[in-house]
Amino acid sequence: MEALKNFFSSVEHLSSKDMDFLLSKLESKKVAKGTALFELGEMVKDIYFLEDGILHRFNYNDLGEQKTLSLHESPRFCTDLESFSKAKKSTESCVAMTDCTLYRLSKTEYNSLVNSNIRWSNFVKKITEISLILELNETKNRANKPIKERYLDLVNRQPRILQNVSLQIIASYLGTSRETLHRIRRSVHAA
Amino acid sequence: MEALKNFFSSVEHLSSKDMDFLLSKLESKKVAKGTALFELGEMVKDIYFLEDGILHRFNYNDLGEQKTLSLHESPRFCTDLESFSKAKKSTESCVAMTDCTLYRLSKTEYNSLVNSNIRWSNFVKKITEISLILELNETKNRANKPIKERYLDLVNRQPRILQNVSLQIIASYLGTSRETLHRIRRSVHAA
DNA sequence: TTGTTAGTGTGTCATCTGACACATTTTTTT
DNA sequence: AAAAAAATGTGTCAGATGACACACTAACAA
Repeated sequence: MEALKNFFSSVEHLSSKDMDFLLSKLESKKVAKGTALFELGEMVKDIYFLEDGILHRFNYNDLGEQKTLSLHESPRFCTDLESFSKAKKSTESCVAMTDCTLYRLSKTEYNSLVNSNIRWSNFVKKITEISLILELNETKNRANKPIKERYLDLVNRQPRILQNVSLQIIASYLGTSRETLHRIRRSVHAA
Repeated sequence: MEALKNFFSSVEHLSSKDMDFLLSKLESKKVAKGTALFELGEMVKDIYFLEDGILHRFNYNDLGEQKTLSLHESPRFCTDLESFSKAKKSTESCVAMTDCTLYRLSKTEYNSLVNSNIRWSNFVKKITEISLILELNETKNRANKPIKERYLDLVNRQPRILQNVSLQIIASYLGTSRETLHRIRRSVHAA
């Protein structure tokens, strides 16, 4: 629960009463490695805060090959916002890559929060902005960089991901083949 | 003004009174090709709606080379949200690639809107979500595709950009060199 | 006109990458 | 333990790309 509290505090200072109110909206949840938080073709009805663990978001291309869209490392929020807020079927799945500790905010609780008063509405708006900007910056940072740099960024910034995710999934995440990632990894370790 | 009204209507149905109220917050503005809407190192104090025209967002890498971050085609909203909402200096510049028709929403008006009542707060939240999700989807769509596909997507989806933006800026946008883009373009036209 | 500059076209070459084939290792199942 | 399946390691090769050099063209200024 520490990571979640820290996250909320970093968004805005909250009285302990406000913090308790906010936490009362969320439900604690532990899931084992391999569990799906949401799945392709279904509507996403929850927002998750990833307190501890790693999540894998992916879909499939024309050839039926699995394509990694993102790898999330705790602490951070996670949902398919497009599916969640527009009530559309999701185009991706999200699966735990490790045992995970999560906090779940249901759509019902989300709506009651957003519609309760303007302060909470603006608080949620801030979190949404922060989370989307984070993901956008991460995505743009990888784009237009050679694969080797993308890999080294991962090594430096998110070593936990390297330790817990298979080579082929990381390769897909970095936009390359498993063979190429293997060669890059070998060349880096040799040096 | 049509594009702006259509955009607002697509977000949520608005009474003509509400629409007028909203429009009264925005200031019409025409700028000539080459005009900067905001610049690297400054704080971004406005949100723009691009009614007509094309915008170029860019910064510079370690070697001092200009790097295109995005090319915006009307109609759409445009700002550096990170700078705007966190009052941080922007890390990029935004310049008109054509003469542009814009509507400007100042930070003052934005704040008064967001804090006026919960309905407007949630309306603005929706627009923020829609705009960020759009940009995220655009970015992810380009990522991990061969350059040729990125170019063809541009040809099919945003031909106006090809007609109004120089080859080297498009090359930078697509994450390649001007020479490579030139060869791709030649091979496409030959076919 | 002339000169200057920015933008674009093109050839060459080293390097990176993807695709394929197959060996080896690790994990899972029986 | 044995068999099967999944994941990873490796060689080869064709094709894509970046870097560099230089020619050509267009736009603009003197």
